[in-house]
Amino acid sequence: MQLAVLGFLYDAQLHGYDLRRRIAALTGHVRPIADGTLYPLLKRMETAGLLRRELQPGQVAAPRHMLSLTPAGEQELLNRLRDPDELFITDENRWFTLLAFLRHLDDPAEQAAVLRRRLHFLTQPASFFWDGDRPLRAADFDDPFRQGLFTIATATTRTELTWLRETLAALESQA
Amino acid sequence: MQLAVLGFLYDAQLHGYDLRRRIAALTGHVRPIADGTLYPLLKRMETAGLLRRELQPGQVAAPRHMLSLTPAGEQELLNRLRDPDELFITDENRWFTLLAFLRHLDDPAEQAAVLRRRLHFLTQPASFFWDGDRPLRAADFDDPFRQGLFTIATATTRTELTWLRETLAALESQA
DNA sequence: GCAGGATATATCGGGTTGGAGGTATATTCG
DNA sequence: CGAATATACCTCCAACCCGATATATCCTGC
Repeated sequence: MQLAVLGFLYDAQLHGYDLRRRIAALTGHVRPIADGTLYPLLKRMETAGLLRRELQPGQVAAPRHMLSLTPAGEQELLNRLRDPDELFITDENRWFTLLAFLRHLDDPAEQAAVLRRRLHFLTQPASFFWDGDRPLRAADFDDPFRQGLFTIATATTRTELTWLRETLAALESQA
Repeated sequence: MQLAVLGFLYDAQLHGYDLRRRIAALTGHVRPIADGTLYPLLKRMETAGLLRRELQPGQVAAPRHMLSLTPAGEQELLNRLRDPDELFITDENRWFTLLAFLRHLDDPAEQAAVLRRRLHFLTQPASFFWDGDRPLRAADFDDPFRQGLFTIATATTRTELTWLRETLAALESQA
């Protein structure tokens, strides 16, 4: 969630409530971020020197705490966007959030580097898709639900790989 | 993670180390469950009466704590498989884990009910895919990475929907 | 004039997670 | 024989997350 906060505040000054709405919209309003998550997070980030707040008298309702990133906060976002650990598949949302803010790395070559890392990560033989050297097939699972899980996982990965290769080609022709 | 533990122990007696391996293999060995997560979890689950352990003298190495579900533990798994809250998209792994153990609900009609709930959930207009009544298109986003995020999200959903409809048809013809 | 909803922020408790570190035994290979 | 590796379990700690609960303001409709 830190990543989303950093991403949204990178070029805009927002208050907590607005942030909450935007984070919810980022992946659909299915599971909005809870107040008990957001406000303590903001406080932690402020203590850590990543953001500062400016109290603004209430115009619409209660007074707003306008939030903006400190230089350290901006640096933190850029570091995270470049951090190889951020793109693990196990937490899809993490990768999606990163993708949503990748434009903040404004050098196309750097953006391409992140995508290439993701590409490398996805094509690496992980044991869910490989049995040693042999790629697994859905037929290798006897249970239809395990088969489905495998089917969905591989189809998803294939879709993303296609997109990654196309986007990379576009970025590289641009550079 | 509780769900995975319950799922694996439903019809097999395992020790912690084995459980750790199986959970890691479930979604690829990318992010194996940490010891600091697993062992405290097992202890909590034992305290909660969901599982019991039986000490077995070491055959291969250190003595093993063989784990098995109590009747309450078995019931807990079945409850979770039926729980509508378990299939939120925000935590893909949660849904995948559930899918992997859906066979434990051995009535095809009940399995179908879970899939139908997921289907309903995915087709519900969420604001990531819809702008009010109008379905969003990739072209609605100016940033190529947001476009990509949207493309991948929709393609993934479409893939899963196709699979859900096929699997449901198969289950219903079977019943 | 007041009830209800949207705006806006906050705390508390309990559960969950991962990283770092520690202990001990059995096998395998040089 | 000794080192490395795999097996097997454990604890502490800091961070994190959510639900419940609380407070206060502004606007709209009745």
